[in-house]
Amino acid sequence: MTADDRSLPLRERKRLRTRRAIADIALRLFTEKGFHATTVEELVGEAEVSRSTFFRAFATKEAAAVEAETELWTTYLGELADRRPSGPVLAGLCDTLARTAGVLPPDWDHRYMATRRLILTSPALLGHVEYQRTGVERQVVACLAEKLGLDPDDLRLRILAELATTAWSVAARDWVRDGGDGGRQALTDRLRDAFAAVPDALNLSPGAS
Amino acid sequence: MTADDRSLPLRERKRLRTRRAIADIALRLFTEKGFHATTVEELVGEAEVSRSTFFRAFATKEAAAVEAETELWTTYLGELADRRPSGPVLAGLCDTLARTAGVLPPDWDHRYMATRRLILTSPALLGHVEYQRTGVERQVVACLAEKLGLDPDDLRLRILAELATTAWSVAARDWVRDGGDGGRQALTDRLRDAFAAVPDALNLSPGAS
DNA sequence: CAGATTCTGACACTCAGTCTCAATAATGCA
DNA sequence: TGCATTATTGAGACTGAGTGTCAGAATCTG
Repeated sequence: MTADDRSLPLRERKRLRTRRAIADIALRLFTEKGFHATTVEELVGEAEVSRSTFFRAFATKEAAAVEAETELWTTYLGELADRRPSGPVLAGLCDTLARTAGVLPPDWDHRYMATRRLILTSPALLGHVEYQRTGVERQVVACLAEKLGLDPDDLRLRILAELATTAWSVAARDWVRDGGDGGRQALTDRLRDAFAAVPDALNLSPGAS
Repeated sequence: MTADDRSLPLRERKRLRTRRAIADIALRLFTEKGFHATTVEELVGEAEVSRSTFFRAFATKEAAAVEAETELWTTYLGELADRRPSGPVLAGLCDTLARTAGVLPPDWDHRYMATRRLILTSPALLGHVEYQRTGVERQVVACLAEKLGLDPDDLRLRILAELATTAWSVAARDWVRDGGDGGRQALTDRLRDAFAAVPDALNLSPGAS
């Protein structure tokens, strides 16, 4: 899947290299000047590709900004598909997310943190990742329904898929806020904490802290 | 809050009437021709207002399409703010949503169903409502944190806020699919079912249907 | 009715995203 | 290696959403 994979045809390698180059430059420019203030025109100038090439690599300006986020969820869905169901489903999703965090490439940390920080500054980006998230959840539900032999409309599956992404979201938010201190281990620790908080949340009542 | 409220100054009444007229025509045109295929130009022609007026009433084309959805969440936040915390928080959120469904104006049903159907046809609209949803959840967390004297970053609050909107979402999806049969009562029944499914979801394991 | 305030419409402008077409680069096969 | 096939690129024109300005009209206050 990487641009240096010699097994891939040259055409494909070039395409992936261009895509990666654009995403890197996009993240840098958006961080420096702001997402809204940076035009696609400037971006493609810096990347030395044409507008056409940009929009062939990414459907929207937003998509170029959140490439690291996309990698995360693509990997998550891949890991989930490979997995055999055993034990409580929610725990399984927690493990899958932890495994995902372990499998992502080393340079992903920095890109993801930059992306998340960027998202905090731009409604358009938040909108884009939230939209992306619903797509991921839909696929998780479909995958689980298939494996467990359940109706894809089962209320419980949707609740589980949503809880998993929420737990990630909360864990990642705090991890990013602390500058990624403690690396992937810290991230997975926070993730387990977030999943552990779910039963507590259901029992939460006023007065009982 | 309605355009016919005589206690409001004339200016305000006109503004609300215009807003409502635009939203109604938008929903009709988008349903007839498709969201993407309908331009703002056509819309304002039909509504007999200028482009400027349109964008003063609604920040984006999407916002005009999902006005009924916006009414729902605005009402929800209002009901939540009025409420005193008692008993389990999740049950409280369920009650608040049920109450919200009861408080919305009679013509809301049709507009909401048309809106939800429209959303299924357009990624841009789905993105918009999902973005809107995160804003609502953020406000719910802030409101609950205030009332319960908890940290707004408390993991459990975010989980609860998310579960509530998920439960609504699932309940409304099925209700809309069945054409709103059974009216508001059917909607609140489905809502209670969805909330009831939450503990089941947590215990879900392969094999146990 | 007069003056202050707010709303409206008209118009020009920027920029994202789409489409077409000709030139170029990679591939597969003789 | 040479050649036909196929995918990729860059250039440029086009649509449409969203913004800013400004003059004039409608509403509000006294």
